[in-house]
Amino acid sequence: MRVRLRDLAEGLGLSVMAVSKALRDAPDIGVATKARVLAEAAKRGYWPNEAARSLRVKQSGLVGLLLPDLTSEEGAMVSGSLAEAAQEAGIALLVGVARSGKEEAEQVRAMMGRGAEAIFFLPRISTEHRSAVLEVVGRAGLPLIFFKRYPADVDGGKGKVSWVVRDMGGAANLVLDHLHDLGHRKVAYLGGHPAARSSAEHLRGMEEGVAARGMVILGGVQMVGLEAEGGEAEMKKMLGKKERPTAVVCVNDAIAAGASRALLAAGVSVGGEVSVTGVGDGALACYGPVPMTTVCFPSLGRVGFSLWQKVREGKGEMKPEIVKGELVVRESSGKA
Amino acid sequence: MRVRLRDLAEGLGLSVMAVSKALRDAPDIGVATKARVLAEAAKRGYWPNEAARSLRVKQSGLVGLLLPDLTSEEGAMVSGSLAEAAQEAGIALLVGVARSGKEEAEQVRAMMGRGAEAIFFLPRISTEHRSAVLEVVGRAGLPLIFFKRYPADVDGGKGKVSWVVRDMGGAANLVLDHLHDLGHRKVAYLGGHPAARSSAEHLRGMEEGVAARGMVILGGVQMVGLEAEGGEAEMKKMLGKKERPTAVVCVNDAIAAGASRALLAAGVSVGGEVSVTGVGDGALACYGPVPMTTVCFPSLGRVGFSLWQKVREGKGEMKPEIVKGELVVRESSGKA
DNA sequence: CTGTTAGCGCGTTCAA
DNA sequence: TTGAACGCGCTAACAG
Repeated sequence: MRVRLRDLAEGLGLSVMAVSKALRDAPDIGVATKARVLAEAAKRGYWPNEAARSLRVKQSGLVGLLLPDLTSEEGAMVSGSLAEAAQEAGIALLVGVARSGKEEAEQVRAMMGRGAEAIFFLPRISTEHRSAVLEVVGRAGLPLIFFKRYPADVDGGKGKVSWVVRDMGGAANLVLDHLHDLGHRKVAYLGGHPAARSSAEHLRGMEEGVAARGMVILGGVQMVGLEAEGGEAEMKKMLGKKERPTAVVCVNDAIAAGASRALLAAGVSVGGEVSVTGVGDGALACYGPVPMTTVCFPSLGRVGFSLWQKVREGKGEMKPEIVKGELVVRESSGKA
Repeated sequence: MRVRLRDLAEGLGLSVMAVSKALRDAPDIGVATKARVLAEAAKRGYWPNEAARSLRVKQSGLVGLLLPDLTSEEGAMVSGSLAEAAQEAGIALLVGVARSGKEEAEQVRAMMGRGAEAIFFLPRISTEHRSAVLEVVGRAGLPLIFFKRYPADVDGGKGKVSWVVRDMGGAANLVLDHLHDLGHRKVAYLGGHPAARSSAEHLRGMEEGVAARGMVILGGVQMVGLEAEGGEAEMKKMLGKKERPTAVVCVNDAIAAGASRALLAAGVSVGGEVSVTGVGDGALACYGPVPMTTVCFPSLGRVGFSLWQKVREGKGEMKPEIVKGELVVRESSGKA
């Protein structure tokens, strides 16, 4: 069924080595033989057995990506950009989903077993302190690149651990600048759980930015979930209070979409009476309840991949990357 | 660095085979030895080399998924559900993105080289007739499972080619039933390019369903792209015409979201003056411009995976699956 | 330029 | 119950 080097060699009356060299375009092989071999290989539909190859050369050309969910926009964006970058570099991508620490450890072990040369990891949103992945991968001495969320108790770049995260503090300030210009002073905040380092960064950016501009945070909520449902529920509660903010700053687009939906349902015009902002610039920002003012970031997957690629080629350390965002103004924000 | 069977064997004063058997829980190994081996393996952090293993046993426990884009909701849904199903079965998943026939062929060859036991394929939306993937995979005699779109000139189930598609004709009828009950008679249609078999099925369902219920299609558009932008643009054009439909049936949620946005921008209430429906029940259906009446389908990835799994275990053929949808009524549809 | 030898880490086979 | 020999498909290092 499957054609091997030996089959080609026998068919051509050559040695296995000659065929191997011809196919790999080695320097010490005759042009004539090479042509014959290539023709035969094409005719018989040969393709190399990478398992055998990587067993021999101890390089698999394979990396693993571990994430909690591929269907979420977050997961889709990271995996999509990483897959593109890997494909362009001729590196294959193994994808695993894991919803618990136990599954994470299993999946990572499976990836290492298959020869993954690096592990890319988008952690779950969780308050767990130690990550099983960090332990398993660290012990094996494999490069480990975190996306978006990262452990507080590790210093990146030094060893084989690094991360690519968004500059959430900067994102908060971009939004606050914009809202301040529009005349907003009293804002509400819908954030993530501060145990997650990037949520904490966003919160810090908010607190510092608000103080620096003479603004105040009227209602501040830290949610564990980061979905639209949560934003909708929290916004509903907030509408019951007597003092109302003129703007609602959210830590992501989904929460902002949920909050917008709640406001619209209560007959409040979004972008008119109350402004709402998100972070991410995904599908919900463009085609959500209201075209949304948000902060757009470059694809983290690409950045992470080139981080590793440099190390693989022996050029430099894996310095963590804090990616800067850009403000995108749409209709969900307006004058106070 | 990496621990091999031999390292464990030497450390324990056993043969490689004894260790191998102990780790695989073979019947002919002593309980005491097994315990010793397991302890040592755990202590030294052993994990098997799958490349070597699959070279020997000629089974990789690996499948490949090829798609045009992981970041689209379509790609994210298929890959997410396939990844979950594979993970539960202990099968690893190789993911490749490809935007052209040439890239598709390359990626598929790479997957086969790595020992993929089956190829799952979500084709691009295209009007090309012959797929390079079909050719390459078919020649290798590997199982090939299409998602959503499939070749017109192949009969599935017979050989190693099959597919999992949504019952788009049925989806059209679910929606038409609902709209007819609400009193709608004149509907507009925003569909996909009929070269894609599933778009053609939806169109056929529409035409037959409309005729059977004494309804008419006022404006019918087949778009090549299936994104929100297209729906928005087409809806704008439609608003310029003199005769207006009371409902707009769209072939997916993104187009419906775009159409809704155009209607709202023109001051037309969606679900009040004009009803809009989609297909898919994704994020845009729940948190789009208007909570959307749509058709929800089970995850195709899971269905496709179990299709292959049966064959792998030697139980039955790969019969193509036409998955039925369910109507989800939300606010975007109302009385005519 | 071409071929030979050896072995990557594992599992099948069969003998001890 | 355990172990020795052998080979999966490929390539590094050397010899011819």
